[in-house]
Amino acid sequence: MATSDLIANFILNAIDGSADGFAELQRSALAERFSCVPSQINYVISTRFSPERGYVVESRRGGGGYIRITRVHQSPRDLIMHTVNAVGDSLDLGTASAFISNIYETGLIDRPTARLILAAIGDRALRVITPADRDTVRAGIFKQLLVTLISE
Amino acid sequence: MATSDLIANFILNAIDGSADGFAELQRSALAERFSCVPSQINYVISTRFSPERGYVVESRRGGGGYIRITRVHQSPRDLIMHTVNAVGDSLDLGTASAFISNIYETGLIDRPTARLILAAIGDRALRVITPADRDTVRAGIFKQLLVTLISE
DNA sequence: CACAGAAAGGTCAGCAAAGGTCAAAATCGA
DNA sequence: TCGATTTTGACCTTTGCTGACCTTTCTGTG
Repeated sequence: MATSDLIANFILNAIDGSADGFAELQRSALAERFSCVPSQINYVISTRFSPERGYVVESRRGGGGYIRITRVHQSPRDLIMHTVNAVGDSLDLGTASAFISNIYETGLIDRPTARLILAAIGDRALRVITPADRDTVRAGIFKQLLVTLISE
Repeated sequence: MATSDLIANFILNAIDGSADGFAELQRSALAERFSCVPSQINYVISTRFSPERGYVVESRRGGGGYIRITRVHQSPRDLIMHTVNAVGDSLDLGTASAFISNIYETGLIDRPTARLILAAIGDRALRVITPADRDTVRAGIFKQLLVTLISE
């Protein structure tokens, strides 16, 4: 079994065994435990604990730094995940607002939240970005927002 | 947990536990309690109790000197306006999250909304943007979101 | 009152301690 | 074999911690 898989299993166990539903790791300690370079931890996280797979990752550098990995809960997760997967690398505003009103219809978000999301990816917010690049940026923000929605 | 976090928590507790809404500390006594050099107290204050985070810090040198930290509350609308003006054309993530938690403290937004805003302007959402350009984009999105908040 | 110490707190540069990124090299699997 | 996955290391950014040195304020003494 590859080292990366061992590390992933270790993290999964840590999450399952924790009362708070998240694992808090130290990158260098973990790297030492599995005899690998620290950056491999980042590799494992980015390939196996990505937002698309339903995880939220927070971290802090400097002395006393940490990496915290949270598994998001399951109920509205499927709709959101489906949407995340549907988005891809680019997203025009019309499609985005269709997605949003879809989610709004399910009752998962209220109207102010829907407005907020729309504002975050609207052309006015992305004014500083060249129109050609806007759809790409929009996709990134939108997906991150969706994941955040189900990670309370 | 890093020493700086312990000190910050201590100060927060001191403020919360006080009837007057402020904590009055002695720098050297605090340093001794946490076994650190006095200047680390200044470090903690400047990184975690800055004006952007909604604190006012007064101090006095000499015999009987002290450091007084007060949490200030403003009206939500004013705070938003003030924040929009303070943002300018560029905004780093640390400052942004300070602004957000400040607004959260006023009760204008709830925790999920705060998380959502933070997600919209986080590095993960702006992944596709060159780090050099991120602060500019962040400023644009953030200001638009703030404006949306008070136009509901 | 003047003034010399003492007793605070302030600043800043620099080093230490984390985690992040990226692309090349190595390995695996169909 | 050949593309995908894994592993590695060089280099970067952020955050924490320390100590030398500075400024302000208070206190006591002639």
